Amino acid sequence: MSDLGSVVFYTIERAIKTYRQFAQRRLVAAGSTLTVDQWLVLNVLEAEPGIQQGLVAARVFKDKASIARMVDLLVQAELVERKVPANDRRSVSLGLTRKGRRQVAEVATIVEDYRKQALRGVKAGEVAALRSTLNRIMANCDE
Amino acid sequence: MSDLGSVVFYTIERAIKTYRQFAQRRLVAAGSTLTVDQWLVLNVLEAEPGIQQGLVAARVFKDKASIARMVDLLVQAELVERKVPANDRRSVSLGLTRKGRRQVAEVATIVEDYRKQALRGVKAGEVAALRSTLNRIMANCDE
DNA sequence: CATCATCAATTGATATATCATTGTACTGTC
DNA sequence: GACAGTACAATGATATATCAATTGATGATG
Repeated sequence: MSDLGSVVFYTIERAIKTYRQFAQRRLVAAGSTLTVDQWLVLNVLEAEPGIQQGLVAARVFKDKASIARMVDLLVQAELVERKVPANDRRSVSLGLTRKGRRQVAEVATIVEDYRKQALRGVKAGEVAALRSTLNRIMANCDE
Repeated sequence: MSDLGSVVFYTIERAIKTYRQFAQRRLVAAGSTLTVDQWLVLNVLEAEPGIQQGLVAARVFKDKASIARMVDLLVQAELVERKVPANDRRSVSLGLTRKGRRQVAEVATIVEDYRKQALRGVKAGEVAALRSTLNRIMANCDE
């Protein structure tokens, strides 16, 4: 009963933790000082320039408060800018600085690489099945 | 490329996050003040009384430092005791207090329940496949 | 136009994750 | 028995997760 190996949720947890550590090692090895989460945020900002913080949070499945603090750090690091529009000063719009864009470009291939490696030997059908089972679990957790 | 929906790792991350929030809601709804992680640790201590902190960390796939701090809190809450053996004072042995044992007993059925619900409609074969794919990914991340 | 509801963001408080460093106490070897 | 190495834990520093409460600004309604 208490053997976590028999509880699939802990396999999931262990897997994603293992992957995150792997990803972080790769970033460090490539000389990046970004955390995996910071990279994620930068990536969203590149894809959707001008996006608001709350939306970023939704994109990366994180809390608004977490994003606010991450953006603080990214602004400090001069990778991200906050722009306050004159018409509605609530909805801050976020964007990459030149430095930020450079970092994203540098890191992109590394990320592609390690994602590919983590999936080596995993068939497309297996990925689809994984996704489907996880979606079912998420749906079950909605009640 | 930057659509996280197409990257299976973020599906995994989202799934486990969804499950953890679900689990936490259930604990709160049942009147427990434990976090999911604290419950995990208590559970290990019940299964292996006298275990050392480092081993607990291994059991629950967490860092030793995280466990040290969690145990601090659990000791404060009078759910856990640290016993320092006279012969080797390094290897602190951990155990549940009576209060701790009571909490574990109270929470156990709730946990069983929500685990079951989260897997509702998921066939045994799907769970096995999930596990197998995740194991492959973890193996790929070892290099 | 004054108040109220709402929404975006910030901040506070607490818990956890991770790495690096330090401390403390054994253990083995010579 | 002194010394080096090692094992376990504690602590510091920083980043993230989460909930609650607050602030600041806008829009809606009476």
